[in-house]
Amino acid sequence: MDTKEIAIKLSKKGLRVTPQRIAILSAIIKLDNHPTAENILEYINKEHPNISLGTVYKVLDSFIEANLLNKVKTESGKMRYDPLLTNHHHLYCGKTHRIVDYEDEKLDGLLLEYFNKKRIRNFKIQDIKLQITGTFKN
Amino acid sequence: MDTKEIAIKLSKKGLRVTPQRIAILSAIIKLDNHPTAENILEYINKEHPNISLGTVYKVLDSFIEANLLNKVKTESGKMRYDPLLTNHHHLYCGKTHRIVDYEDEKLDGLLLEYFNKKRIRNFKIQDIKLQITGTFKN
DNA sequence: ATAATTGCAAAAGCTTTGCATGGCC
DNA sequence: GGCCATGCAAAGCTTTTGCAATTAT
Repeated sequence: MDTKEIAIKLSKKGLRVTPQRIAILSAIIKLDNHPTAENILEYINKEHPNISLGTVYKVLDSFIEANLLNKVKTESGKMRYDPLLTNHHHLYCGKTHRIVDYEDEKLDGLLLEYFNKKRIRNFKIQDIKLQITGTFKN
Repeated sequence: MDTKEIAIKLSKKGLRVTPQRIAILSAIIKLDNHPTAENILEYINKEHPNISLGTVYKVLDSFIEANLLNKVKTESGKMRYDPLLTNHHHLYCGKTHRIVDYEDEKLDGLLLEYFNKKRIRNFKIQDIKLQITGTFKN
């Protein structure tokens, strides 16, 4: 995804287009690794040595506000950022702490069906996310 | 659960029995609310005004080490502590931030069966936890 | 006796905030 | 031009750490 496309994405969400925002959103998409704020800063500092960590956080917040990203909570308590907006789950690698998206419509259907039948007392479900922990084999 | 039972629980896990540890473990069980370290301190300070937050954290770590508790990661990044050791999932209330345990063997069976058939490429599953977000109705 | 635990205070992360400067629309 | 975003530094919060004093086994 090139600069122009990113700029359009920002505009469409009513966000001002700045070099910082373009760099940060590009980084998250390119890294494709659910990076932390720190990871993003490291990556963009190669090309934009002047962007500060504070700005990264502020930009990330504005992206979340605008529904361009979601936060992912981790074992360590550090937040990571996920640009995949469609419904999905996560695979957590216990060894490398890699987080990989897991999309599975059939599974979602199964869960939907299950919870349509078996209601939970006094609870209205909005969303179900699976945290699948394990290890990658290669 | 009274003091004696708690003391035995600690001993069995090879942990030294101290008033602090008894107070903290009792508090978590009585509160039954996946409390934070701060919540626990508030609760026990009524009876033990001298226990410090640092000690609470150290004791919680020793409990996790000994498999008496698990950590629960939350939206806000604060850790909460869960004394239920059998396999279970969590209901997250978006309004009150209440976390309630959800045990469902049938669901676990369904998931096991599903992932036995549909393997995930290059990934060995160790555990699956559902994060069910929504709201309580009452 | 001795090895582990506690309390206190300091420090360490990660994230947020304030405010003057600069840049986008 | 006006308002919003940025940079820098400071502050905030939760959690961890260090160490001397105390306590459990």
